[in-house]
Amino acid sequence: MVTVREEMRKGPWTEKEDMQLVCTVRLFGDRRWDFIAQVSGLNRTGKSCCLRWVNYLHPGLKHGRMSPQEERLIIELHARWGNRWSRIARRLPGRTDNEIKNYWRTHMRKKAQERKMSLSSPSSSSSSLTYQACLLDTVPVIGMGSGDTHNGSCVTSALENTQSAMDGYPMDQIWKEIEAPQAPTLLGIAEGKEKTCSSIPCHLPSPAMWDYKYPEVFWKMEDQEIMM
DNA sequence: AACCGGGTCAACCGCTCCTTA
DNA sequence: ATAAGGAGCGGTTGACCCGGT
Repeated sequence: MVTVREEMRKGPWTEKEDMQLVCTVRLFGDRRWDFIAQVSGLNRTGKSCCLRWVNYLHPGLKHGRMSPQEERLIIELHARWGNRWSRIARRLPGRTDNEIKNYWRTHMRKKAQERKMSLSSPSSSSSSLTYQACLLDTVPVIGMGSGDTHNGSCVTSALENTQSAMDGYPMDQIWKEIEAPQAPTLLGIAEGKEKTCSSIPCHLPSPAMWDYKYPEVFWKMEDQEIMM
Protein backbone atom coordinates (compact mmCIF):
# COMPACT_ATOMS: atom_id res chain seq x y z
CA MET A 1 0.00 0.00 0.00
CA VAL A 2 1.47 3.32 -0.97
CA THR A 3 0.62 6.12 1.37
CA VAL A 4 0.94 9.43 -0.31
CA ARG A 5 0.84 11.79 2.62
CA GLU A 6 -1.09 14.83 1.62
CA GLU A 7 0.65 18.12 2.20
CA MET A 8 -0.59 19.46 5.52
CA ARG A 9 -1.94 22.97 5.71
CA LYS A 10 0.12 25.48 7.64
CA GLY A 11 -0.19 29.09 8.56
CA PRO A 12 -3.04 31.17 9.88
CA TRP A 13 -6.34 29.55 10.66
CA THR A 14 -9.56 30.57 8.93
CA GLU A 15 -12.87 31.04 10.72
CA LYS A 16 -14.18 27.96 9.02
CA GLU A 17 -11.30 25.89 10.28
CA ASP A 18 -11.84 27.25 13.77
CA MET A 19 -15.49 26.25 13.62
CA GLN A 20 -14.60 22.77 12.44
CA LEU A 21 -12.07 22.36 15.20
CA VAL A 22 -14.39 23.63 17.91
CA CYS A 23 -17.15 21.27 16.78
CA THR A 24 -14.79 18.33 16.73
CA VAL A 25 -13.38 19.09 20.14
CA ARG A 26 -16.90 19.39 21.53
CA LEU A 27 -17.65 15.97 20.17
CA PHE A 28 -14.49 14.16 21.12
CA GLY A 29 -12.85 16.21 23.84
CA ASP A 30 -9.50 17.93 23.83
CA ARG A 31 -7.31 14.84 23.84
CA ARG A 32 -6.07 12.62 21.05
CA TRP A 33 -5.18 15.48 18.76
CA ASP A 34 -4.09 13.32 15.88
CA PHE A 35 -7.48 11.68 15.95
CA ILE A 36 -9.21 15.04 16.15
CA ALA A 37 -7.17 16.33 13.24
CA GLN A 38 -8.23 13.33 11.22
CA VAL A 39 -11.93 13.27 11.96
CA SER A 40 -12.34 17.03 11.75
CA GLY A 41 -11.48 16.96 8.11
CA LEU A 42 -8.99 19.73 8.69
CA ASN A 43 -5.88 19.22 6.69
CA ARG A 44 -3.78 20.05 9.75
CA THR A 45 -1.52 18.12 12.04
CA GLY A 46 -2.79 17.13 15.45
CA LYS A 47 -0.19 19.32 16.95
CA SER A 48 -1.37 22.32 14.99
CA CYS A 49 -4.96 21.66 16.10
CA CYS A 50 -3.83 21.31 19.68
CA LEU A 51 -1.98 24.61 19.59
CA ARG A 52 -4.87 26.42 18.00
CA TRP A 53 -7.22 25.12 20.65
CA VAL A 54 -4.95 25.75 23.58
CA ASN A 55 -3.76 29.17 22.52
CA TYR A 56 -6.84 30.62 20.93
CA LEU A 57 -10.06 28.68 20.90
CA HIS A 58 -10.24 27.35 24.43
CA PRO A 59 -13.35 28.84 26.06
CA GLY A 60 -11.63 29.79 29.27
CA LEU A 61 -9.11 32.06 27.61
CA LYS A 62 -8.87 35.76 28.26
CA HIS A 63 -7.95 37.93 25.34
CA GLY A 64 -6.59 41.41 25.37
CA ARG A 65 -4.10 43.34 27.40
CA MET A 66 -2.55 42.10 30.59
CA SER A 67 -3.83 43.81 33.69
CA PRO A 68 -1.28 45.48 35.96
CA GLN A 69 -1.80 42.66 38.45
CA GLU A 70 -1.09 40.10 35.80
CA GLU A 71 1.97 41.99 34.63
CA ARG A 72 3.30 42.12 38.13
CA LEU A 73 2.58 38.49 38.77
CA ILE A 74 4.40 37.53 35.60
CA ILE A 75 7.46 39.50 36.61
CA GLU A 76 7.46 37.97 40.06
CA LEU A 77 6.90 34.43 38.88
CA HIS A 78 9.50 34.77 36.18
CA ALA A 79 11.94 35.89 38.83
CA ARG A 80 11.21 32.68 40.69
CA TRP A 81 11.02 30.21 37.89
CA GLY A 82 12.74 31.73 34.89
CA ASN A 83 11.37 30.74 31.49
CA ARG A 84 8.98 28.12 32.82
CA TRP A 85 6.17 29.64 30.84
CA SER A 86 3.65 26.88 31.22
CA ARG A 87 4.19 26.87 34.95
CA ILE A 88 3.75 30.61 35.11
CA ALA A 89 0.67 30.34 32.92
CA ARG A 90 -0.93 27.99 35.42
CA ARG A 91 -0.90 30.83 37.92
CA LEU A 92 -2.66 33.16 35.52
CA PRO A 93 -6.07 31.75 34.74
CA GLY A 94 -7.09 32.39 31.17
CA ARG A 95 -3.61 33.16 29.95
CA THR A 96 -1.51 30.79 27.89
CA ASP A 97 2.17 30.10 28.10
CA ASN A 98 2.51 31.45 24.59
CA GLU A 99 0.83 34.70 25.52
CA ILE A 100 2.97 35.15 28.59
CA LYS A 101 6.11 34.28 26.69
CA ASN A 102 5.29 36.84 24.03
CA TYR A 103 4.45 39.40 26.63
CA TRP A 104 7.69 38.82 28.46
CA ARG A 105 9.80 39.03 25.34
CA THR A 106 8.20 42.30 24.36
CA HIS A 107 8.43 43.59 27.88
CA MET A 108 12.06 42.68 28.36
CA ARG A 109 13.12 43.86 24.95
CA LYS A 110 11.62 47.21 25.78
CA LYS A 111 13.45 47.27 29.07
CA ALA A 112 16.70 46.29 27.41
CA GLN A 113 16.31 49.10 24.93
CA GLU A 114 15.52 51.55 27.69
CA ARG A 115 18.64 50.43 29.42
CA LYS A 116 20.71 50.81 26.28
CA MET A 117 19.40 54.33 25.92
CA SER A 118 20.14 55.13 29.49
CA LEU A 119 23.68 53.86 29.21
CA SER A 120 24.35 55.85 26.10
CA SER A 121 22.91 59.00 27.66
CA PRO A 122 23.68 59.02 31.37
CA SER A 123 21.61 62.12 32.02
CA SER A 124 18.32 60.46 31.17
CA SER A 125 17.55 58.79 34.44
CA SER A 126 13.88 57.91 34.33
CA SER A 127 14.08 55.08 31.84
CA SER A 128 17.11 53.55 33.47
CA LEU A 129 15.32 53.60 36.75
CA THR A 130 12.50 51.67 35.21
CA TYR A 131 14.87 49.01 34.02
CA GLN A 132 16.75 48.81 37.24
CA ALA A 133 13.58 48.64 39.22
CA CYS A 134 12.59 45.71 37.07
CA LEU A 135 15.85 43.94 37.68
CA LEU A 136 15.78 44.60 41.35
CA ASP A 137 12.30 43.26 41.25
CA THR A 138 13.64 40.22 39.60
CA VAL A 139 16.90 39.34 41.15
CA PRO A 140 16.44 39.36 44.90
CA VAL A 141 13.56 36.96 44.69
CA ILE A 142 15.84 34.27 43.40
CA GLY A 143 17.53 33.99 46.72
CA MET A 144 14.26 33.40 48.47
CA GLY A 145 14.10 29.91 47.17
CA SER A 146 17.27 29.05 48.97
CA GLY A 147 16.10 30.29 52.30
CA ASP A 148 17.15 33.90 52.06
CA THR A 149 15.00 36.36 53.83
CA HIS A 150 13.97 39.48 52.12
CA ASN A 151 12.90 42.17 54.47
CA GLY A 152 11.02 44.21 51.96
CA SER A 153 13.37 47.10 52.13
CA CYS A 154 15.09 48.61 49.21
CA VAL A 155 16.91 50.22 47.38
CA THR A 156 17.18 53.64 45.96
CA SER A 157 20.84 53.85 46.66
CA ALA A 158 21.25 50.35 45.32
CA LEU A 159 20.16 51.74 42.02
CA GLU A 160 23.26 53.83 41.85
CA ASN A 161 25.47 50.83 42.49
CA THR A 162 23.47 48.69 40.17
CA GLN A 163 23.89 51.18 37.40
CA SER A 164 27.63 50.79 37.47
CA ALA A 165 27.46 47.05 38.04
CA MET A 166 25.24 46.56 35.05
CA ASP A 167 27.47 48.32 32.59
CA GLY A 168 28.20 45.74 29.99
CA TYR A 169 25.62 43.37 31.38
CA PRO A 170 24.06 41.51 28.48
CA MET A 171 20.56 40.12 28.52
CA ASP A 172 21.87 36.58 28.23
CA GLN A 173 23.75 37.05 31.43
CA ILE A 174 20.63 38.35 33.11
CA TRP A 175 18.67 35.32 31.97
CA LYS A 176 21.35 33.02 33.28
CA GLU A 177 21.46 34.68 36.62
CA ILE A 178 17.73 34.67 36.93
CA GLU A 179 17.76 30.96 36.36
CA ALA A 180 20.73 30.24 38.56
CA PRO A 181 19.90 29.11 42.10
CA GLN A 182 22.46 31.55 43.42
CA ALA A 183 22.66 34.70 41.41
CA PRO A 184 26.04 36.05 42.35
CA THR A 185 26.51 39.45 40.88
CA LEU A 186 23.26 41.33 40.85
CA LEU A 187 21.90 39.39 43.73
CA GLY A 188 24.95 40.28 45.70
CA ILE A 189 24.46 43.90 44.89
CA ALA A 190 20.85 43.93 45.92
CA GLU A 191 21.39 41.93 49.07
CA GLY A 192 24.34 44.01 50.09
CA LYS A 193 22.23 47.09 49.80
CA GLU A 194 19.11 45.80 51.36
CA LYS A 195 20.92 45.35 54.64
CA THR A 196 21.67 49.01 54.81
CA CYS A 197 18.62 50.53 53.25
CA SER A 198 15.36 50.24 55.05
CA SER A 199 13.78 53.63 54.69
CA ILE A 200 12.23 53.15 51.29
CA PRO A 201 9.48 50.58 51.05
CA CYS A 202 10.35 48.19 48.31
CA HIS A 203 7.65 47.41 45.80
CA LEU A 204 8.92 43.88 45.71
CA PRO A 205 6.94 42.04 48.31
CA SER A 206 8.55 39.74 50.79
CA PRO A 207 7.32 36.15 50.82
CA ALA A 208 4.92 37.12 53.53
CA MET A 209 3.69 39.97 51.41
CA TRP A 210 3.12 37.59 48.53
CA ASP A 211 1.13 35.43 50.81
CA TYR A 212 -0.94 38.38 51.70
CA LYS A 213 -1.35 39.73 48.21
CA TYR A 214 -1.92 36.51 46.31
CA PRO A 215 -3.24 34.23 48.99
CA GLU A 216 -5.01 31.62 46.97
CA VAL A 217 -3.20 32.19 43.78
CA PHE A 218 -0.10 30.13 43.96
CA TRP A 219 1.30 29.45 47.36
CA LYS A 220 -1.24 26.76 48.02
CA MET A 221 -0.83 25.33 44.60
CA GLU A 222 2.91 25.40 45.04
CA ASP A 223 2.56 23.50 48.28
CA GLN A 224 0.34 20.99 46.57
CA GLU A 225 2.91 20.52 43.86
CA ILE A 226 5.61 19.95 46.42
CA MET A 227 3.39 17.49 48.24
CA MET A 228 2.84 15.65 45.00
C1' DA B 1 -0.23 58.39 -0.29
C1' DA B 2 3.64 55.61 0.23
C1' DC B 3 7.20 53.84 2.79
C1' DC B 4 9.59 52.29 6.84
C1' DG B 5 10.52 50.49 11.35
C1' DG B 6 9.04 48.70 15.61
C1' DG B 7 5.72 46.10 18.26
C1' DT B 8 2.68 42.31 18.75
C1' DC B 9 1.09 37.80 18.44
C1' DA B 10 -0.18 33.44 16.10
C1' DA B 11 1.98 29.55 14.61
C1' DC B 12 5.71 26.36 13.76
C1' DC B 13 9.82 23.59 15.11
C1' DG B 14 12.44 20.51 17.68
C1' DC B 15 13.35 18.47 21.89
C1' DT B 16 11.88 16.08 26.07
C1' DC B 17 8.79 13.74 28.92
C1' DC B 18 4.85 10.79 29.58
C1' DT B 19 1.68 7.11 28.54
C1' DT B 20 0.31 2.96 26.70
C1' DA B 21 0.56 -1.42 24.58
C1' DA C 1 11.30 -3.64 30.45
C1' DT C 2 10.87 -1.24 26.39
C1' DA C 3 9.56 0.92 22.15
C1' DA C 4 6.39 3.90 19.82
C1' DG C 5 3.26 7.44 19.71
C1' DG C 6 1.24 11.42 21.94
C1' DA C 7 1.47 15.55 24.50
C1' DG C 8 3.88 19.34 26.65
C1' DC C 9 7.21 22.81 26.63
C1' DG C 10 10.38 26.53 25.34
C1' DG C 11 12.53 28.86 21.49
C1' DT C 12 12.01 31.04 17.18
C1' DT C 13 9.92 32.91 13.07
C1' DG C 14 7.11 35.54 10.15
C1' DA C 15 2.96 38.08 9.08
C1' DC C 16 0.25 41.77 10.27
C1' DC C 17 -0.73 46.25 12.29
C1' DC C 18 0.13 50.87 13.47
C1' DG C 19 2.39 55.14 14.12
C1' DG C 20 5.85 58.24 12.36
C1' DT C 21 8.02 60.51 8.47
